[in-house]
Parts: sequence; structure tokens; C-alpha cells
Amino acid sequence: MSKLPSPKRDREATARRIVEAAKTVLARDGAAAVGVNAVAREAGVDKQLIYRYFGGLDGLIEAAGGEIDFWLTPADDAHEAPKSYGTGVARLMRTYLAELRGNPSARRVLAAELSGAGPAVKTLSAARAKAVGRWLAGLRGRTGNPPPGVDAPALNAILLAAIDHLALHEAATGAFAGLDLKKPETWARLEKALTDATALLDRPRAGGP
Amino acid sequence: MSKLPSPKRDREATARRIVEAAKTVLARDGAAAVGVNAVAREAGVDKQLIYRYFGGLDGLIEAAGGEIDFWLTPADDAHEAPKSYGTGVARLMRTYLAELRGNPSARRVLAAELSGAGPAVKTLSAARAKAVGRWLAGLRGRTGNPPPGVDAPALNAILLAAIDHLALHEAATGAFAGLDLKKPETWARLEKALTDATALLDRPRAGGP
DNA sequence: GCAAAAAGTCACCATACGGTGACCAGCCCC
DNA sequence: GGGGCTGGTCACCGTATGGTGACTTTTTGC
Repeated sequence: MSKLPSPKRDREATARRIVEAAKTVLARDGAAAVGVNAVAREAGVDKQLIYRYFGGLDGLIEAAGGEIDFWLTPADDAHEAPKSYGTGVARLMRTYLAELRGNPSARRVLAAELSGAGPAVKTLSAARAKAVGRWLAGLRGRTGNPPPGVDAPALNAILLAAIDHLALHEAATGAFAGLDLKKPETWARLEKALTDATALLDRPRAGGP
Repeated sequence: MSKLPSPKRDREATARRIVEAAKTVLARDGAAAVGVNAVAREAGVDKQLIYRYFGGLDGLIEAAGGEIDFWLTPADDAHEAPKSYGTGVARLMRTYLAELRGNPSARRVLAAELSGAGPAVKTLSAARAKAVGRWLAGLRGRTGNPPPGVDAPALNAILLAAIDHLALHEAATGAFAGLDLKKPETWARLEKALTDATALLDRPRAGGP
């Protein structure tokens, strides 16, 4: 047998385990905790291997960053076409919000981007930006373009930013701007307000008819 | 001379310097950097004093947290009453956005809340929540209440969350949801979209007349 | 079969951290 | 003056980090 490596002493498998451990640590303990020792410990491997295989933490992060789609399981609920661009966005926002609130790992990655900790940031946010872009483009393909005179990208960005921020605050502080984010009814109100805001996407002008 | 303490060996002054140093470190290096050693070094003081005067890091944070209004120089532009609740909120949001974008220390504190690093979070966010609450209440006092049927707190929270998040992303990654946050025209678009969204605050119902 | 290369492990270094105890140096008051 | 008291400093401990060199064990190629 020439090509199949025996189960032990397999470089590729070990490198994979290291990358996986890095993602795990990032998701579980946050960006600040991602270090050579912690990752090696998580992987059950000597940290020396990280230096050998990836040239250090930076290389590891770069390698791991490329694999981070795991946190945006897109939930492509494309099964039926929405009535309008705005209602499509509304549904997408609700889906995204639910996904984010139920996914601590995703929130950790989100927070990591903001903290600006280390070189992980740019690779992570680049990957995420691409995913979000693809996502919105897909929606536009399904529902047609928003009406002219409406700056859909700007409004979408605002809604997404709000969702990200509120989900982050739910986990970090449990409150925001006087709202108790631990109560389910607060989230119902926020969801409704979010949905109402998407109505702006379907008007030719914000001022009304 | 009975009451004036000599320039050295003044407990109150030293304690003040320590608190000041803590705030400086927090604003300059972020929440993760706030530690006994770093603060003592910044204050030019032995860390032992931190334990003696504040009982440790937690006490210090608590003492410093109470003083943190510095980053929300409120810019109380109350000089003239706005036409409606919505336009008042719009102006307030614009002011807040400008303040936040121009104040790196404020952003650091904001990010600190999200990172959930250490015990600083809860005191900080509590102080901030109180300030924001006072702020919005003041506005309501000047412009009257929003029309019924509009969930103003929820929408305000969404707008504030979006502003926070976008300002944070400008500093951390320079982009969000496909928008280039380094270009001034992007911010003009966002400001306009934000302003448009505040129009929802003046309608009795989001669905139109 | 055997040597070389590769995979994995161990021991160590310098540094920094949070935390604690002992030690000086002024001040106040009896 | 001579205790106390208190503000301030120094030295140290245990632990954890990032990083490096030397070592052993396995796999591979000839």
C-alpha cells in the first residue's frame, strides 16, 4: 500500500484537528482566548506542531478563517417567493435574527470581529461579508429589485446591524437602551418593529403616497 | 497648617490617579487590557495600592464605572424644539452618530460591553443604559409623546443599535454588509436611511393612512 | 534491512499576569 | 519623644503565556 497513511502519525489529520480546535476555541471562549497553548490543549496535541504546520498563530488563524462558514448556516428558506422585496427582506431578517439568537458560536464570532483582536478579524469579516452579500443577492434574484428611490443596501445594512447588535447585547448584558432583552415579549416587539421598518423598502419614497 | 495634606502621601489624590489611569487604559487599550498591573503602571503607582484602596480589580472597576460619563458628552442640542417626535429622534440619532464616530474612546467602551471581558461589563453597561434612558426621556419631554400605536422604544433601540454597530464596524473592519464604511458617501446614505426610518415614529400605523 | 526524513513529545526559556506578605517612611496624637 | 497609624514600596509566589531546541518514535524509500 503506497498512499493510505496509517491512522496514527498522519500529518494532514493532525493539522485538521488543530484547525478544528482553533474554531472550537474561538466559538466557545471568544477571540481573546485563541492562543497557541489553548488550541494545542483543545486539540490534544503539542503546540510545537502549530509552529511547524502553520508557522505560528497567524498562519493558523488564516487557515481556520477560510473554513468559517459553519456559523452562518444560511437557512435558505427559499421555498416560496415573497409578495414583495420588503416582505422578503422581513422574512430574511426574522430568520437571521432567530438563527443568531440561537447560535452562541455565531455570536462569539460576531463579537470577535468587533473586538479587533489580532489578525483573525480581517479574514473573518471578509468571509462573512461575502456570505451576506451572496445572501442578499439571492433574495434580490427571487423577489426582483426594490423600487427605485429606495436605498435598499443602506436600509438592509441598518437592519442587519441592529440585529447583530441586539443579539450581541442579549448575550453580553441582557439589556439595551432600556429594553430588557431577556424577556421574550421584548423580542416580539423588536421583531415587529423590524418588520415594520422593512415596509420602507417597498415605498417609492419614504414620505408616503 | 492643619488640613492641607502634603503633595506626596495623599491617599485621595493617589486613589484618584488610579481611577483615572483605569479609565485611560480602558479607553486606550480596551477592556481586555484592564488589569492590576497595567493600571498600576499607567498610574505610576504600586499595584498593592489597588488592592488596599479598592479591594482588587472589581472594586476599581466599580469605582471607575461610576465616573464614566466622559465618553457620552451628551451634546444636548436642546436649543430648539423639533417639529415632531420623529424629527427630534432623527436629529438626536444624527448627533449621536457623529459623536460616536468621532470618539474612539467611546467606541472602545462600547466594544468592551460586547466583548464581555471581565466584571467591567455590567457596571459600564448599567451606567450607559441609565444615560441613554435619561436622554430619550428628555427628548420625550421636549417633543411630547410619540403617537399611539407606535412602539417608539423598540424602534429607538433598533436605530441606536444600528448606529452603535455600524460605528463599531467602521473602526474594526471598515465595512459592513457590503458597504464600504470608509467612504464618506456611504455614511451620507446611512444617515439618510436612518432619518427616513424615523418617519415611522410619526405615523399612527406603519401601513400608511 | 537500514538510514533518512517526517511526526510527535518533552523540557525549557523569558515574560507577564494576579495576588500576598513584609518592609520602609512620614504623620499624628497621647 | 515615642508609639501607632497610614501611605507607599519591594520582593516574592504560583500560574499561564508565546516561543524554541532537543529528543524519541514511526514511516518511508532505497
